[in-house]
Amino acid sequence: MNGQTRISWVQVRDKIRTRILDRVYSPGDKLPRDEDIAVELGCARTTVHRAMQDLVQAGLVERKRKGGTQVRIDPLTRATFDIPITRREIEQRGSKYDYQLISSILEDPPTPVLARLGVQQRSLLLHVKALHLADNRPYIFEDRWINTRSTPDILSIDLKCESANEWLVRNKPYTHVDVRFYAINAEDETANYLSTNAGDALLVIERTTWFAQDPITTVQAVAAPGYQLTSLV
Amino acid sequence: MNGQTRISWVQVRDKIRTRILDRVYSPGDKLPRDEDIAVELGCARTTVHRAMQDLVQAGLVERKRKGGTQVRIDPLTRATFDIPITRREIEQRGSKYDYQLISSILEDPPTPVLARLGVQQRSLLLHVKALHLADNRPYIFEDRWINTRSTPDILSIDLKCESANEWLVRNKPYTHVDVRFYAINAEDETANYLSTNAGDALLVIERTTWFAQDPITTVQAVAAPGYQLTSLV
DNA sequence: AAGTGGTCTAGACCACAAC
DNA sequence: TTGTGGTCTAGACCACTTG
Repeated sequence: MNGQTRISWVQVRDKIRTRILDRVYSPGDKLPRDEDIAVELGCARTTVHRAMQDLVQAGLVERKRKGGTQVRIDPLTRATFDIPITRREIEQRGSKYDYQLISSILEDPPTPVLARLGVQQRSLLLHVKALHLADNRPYIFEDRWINTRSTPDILSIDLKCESANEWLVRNKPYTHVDVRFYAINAEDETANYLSTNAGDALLVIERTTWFAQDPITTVQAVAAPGYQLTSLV
Repeated sequence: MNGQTRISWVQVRDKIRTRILDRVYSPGDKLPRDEDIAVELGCARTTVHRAMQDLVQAGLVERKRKGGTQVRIDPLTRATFDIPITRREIEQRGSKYDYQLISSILEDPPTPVLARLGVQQRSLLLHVKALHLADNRPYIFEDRWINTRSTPDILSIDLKCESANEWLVRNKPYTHVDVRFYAINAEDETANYLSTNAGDALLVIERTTWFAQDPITTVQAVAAPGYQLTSLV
């Protein structure tokens, strides 16, 4: 076969997935060896492997050397979310973006913030509060702490013009990130900024980033009422 | 070269990633052709391709035929969440799992539920409410609607013993799922089931599944106060 | 029209885990 | 020990997209 294509890995993946959905291979069942599937479908083993890669990532099957390929017993739902720069998110919805710096103060962080960053030693961090608006309405209230030890440059940035969110994303690459979602009742201050009422349920997207072991920043992005995070298709 | 390995795709990926983080290749920059990188690092082009596959998925670079590989200008944060069966989630935390069926009624769904499922025609759906407990404390309140047209078998299941969550995951494969997160203020009923107070902010994980065009089920999983969803490392 | 990534093949060897 | 998936190579052709 001189490099001739017979069947694509996408087709192979779909064939196998169909068999799993149709219970030809049921949860817990062992699939044939890659080699056998390759022979059956008339393609190279590499192609079957590429297809399996996709099914593993989707959470449909599990593979082990020597153990073979098994249909997962508890298929799980795996959802992926993109968290872009807030400005981009708003502009992509076709809305007008605005930004307001609320405060930017060097101060001693409370213990929970230190815990999020994973540091023991107390040190002054830059505490930045800001508001992102879509079509002149509050969209996200950002409460951020920045490690001035790892990111001294931030002190010379005029955060009234450029948001810390944007500056950091563009200028401070990170190697590791922790993302978590939860709900809070709006406090007076937050409610005020988001033009809503104290006690309203708000979604928080919390992110903390590191470069190697070095903490960079941790942020609570508090979304206005009605905000929904939706998974990629 | 008789199939001899020189460098793994993981090493290639890490080298390129390091260059991006160190701004050897800055945001917006074009990377060398795969072929050139392969020659430089002394490996096959396929190996570079495998490495790039990983960087694309991480959201670090973008690739286009003829256009080459480019470092993303706005690196985005991409977070993946596994949403397992609730029982499994609780047991994996090392807690004792319990389950209570609250109600199971065939009824006419309200319009928002129809919208979630993407159907116009009214028809009776099975409306199931249930509570999942961890160590005897309410953990998740599940408010679910099941399409009896696509899933008639559900009517013969004793939902007092097996949760609809579990039965569906095991017996009803799906081809497409929509996942979304948002926050709500607890209503009296919800607060009651979750042993908390009306008005408390609660995180909702909403999922809707289809098999091809056929809607299967839509569920609001309302988590007890304090619940956090965290991304995979 | 031409350049670059995307994929397929066939064959080899490696690494892990089951037996 | 042995079987299975994981990966690498070299070469070929395909498909998209840019100039």
